[in-house]
Amino acid sequence: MPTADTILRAFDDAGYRVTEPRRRLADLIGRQSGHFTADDLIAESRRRHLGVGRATVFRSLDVLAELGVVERLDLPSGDHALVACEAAHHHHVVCSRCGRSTDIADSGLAAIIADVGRRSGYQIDSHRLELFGLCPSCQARPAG
Amino acid sequence: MPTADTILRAFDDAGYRVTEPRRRLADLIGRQSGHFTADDLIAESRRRHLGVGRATVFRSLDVLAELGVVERLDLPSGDHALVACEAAHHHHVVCSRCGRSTDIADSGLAAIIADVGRRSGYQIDSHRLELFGLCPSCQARPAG
DNA sequence: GTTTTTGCAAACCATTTGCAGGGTC
DNA sequence: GACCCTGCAAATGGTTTGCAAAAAC
Repeated sequence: MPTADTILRAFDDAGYRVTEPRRRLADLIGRQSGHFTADDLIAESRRRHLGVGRATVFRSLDVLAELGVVERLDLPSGDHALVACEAAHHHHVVCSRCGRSTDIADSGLAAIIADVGRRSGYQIDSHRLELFGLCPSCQARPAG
Repeated sequence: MPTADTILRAFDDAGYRVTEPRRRLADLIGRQSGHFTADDLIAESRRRHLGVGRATVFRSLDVLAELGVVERLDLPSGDHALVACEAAHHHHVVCSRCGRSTDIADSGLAAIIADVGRRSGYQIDSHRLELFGLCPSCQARPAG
């Protein structure tokens, strides 16, 4: 889970300018515990009078998603959300109650993909795996 | 890939009424070769003067998605689409060029999920796996 | 100084909803 | 005949865009 600093460095390293709105946004993202939406950030920016506008939030999230610092999630409910994460190909287990997410390794997935490719004849070049369930602390604290 | 008949039977079996608009929609869906959007169906309904309205398309797709006859897809591009498929839990390989999709079996995925659950401590209760790549015929017909 | 980035507000687009009329069982 | 379903048009909600001013390099 990147900190605000990591996010700013990502902007910088990729040749984007480090601006005040981006600093504030990075901070906002760093504070998110689970998954979040553009709207969450916009609302919080407004609530705390940070002056970061809608457009900036969306534009920055686009960049961050492209840089892999943030990843778009498609929840089982059909809703969309984002999670901050390390840049590198990986997958998530997402808590269906609190939204917290954990990165997971491929642990055997590559073999499955190769197998599917062989059987189906497809030349597979990208994939996505998303797991959903209760995280340890939500299991410990039944019902909500 | 269900035919129009299969789709109508799904409506019927689930206690929904088999109406003229639904007949036409089922036919439209049956004609789709790859993935498609609600808008594709609406446009085609209009083009062919079938008189199936927006609302009906969306409402019916909702039902069909719930029945599992149609499945929502999240493409790597971020776009959304639908595919007609057999009702049962499964996954897809989707052609990144023509959109055609093939169902695949779990072939070992269950073991991976169990493993991830063990390692992460999450109580995993749902998952989604989507694979993307070139289907055999698009491989045979390079560039497009 | 040049180029990127910003905020605002308006534009967009896909999807949803309210409702009165019509079709299905 | 009761209830479900439909089309329409208006409402919605999230995301994008045009633009002139401001900030970064």
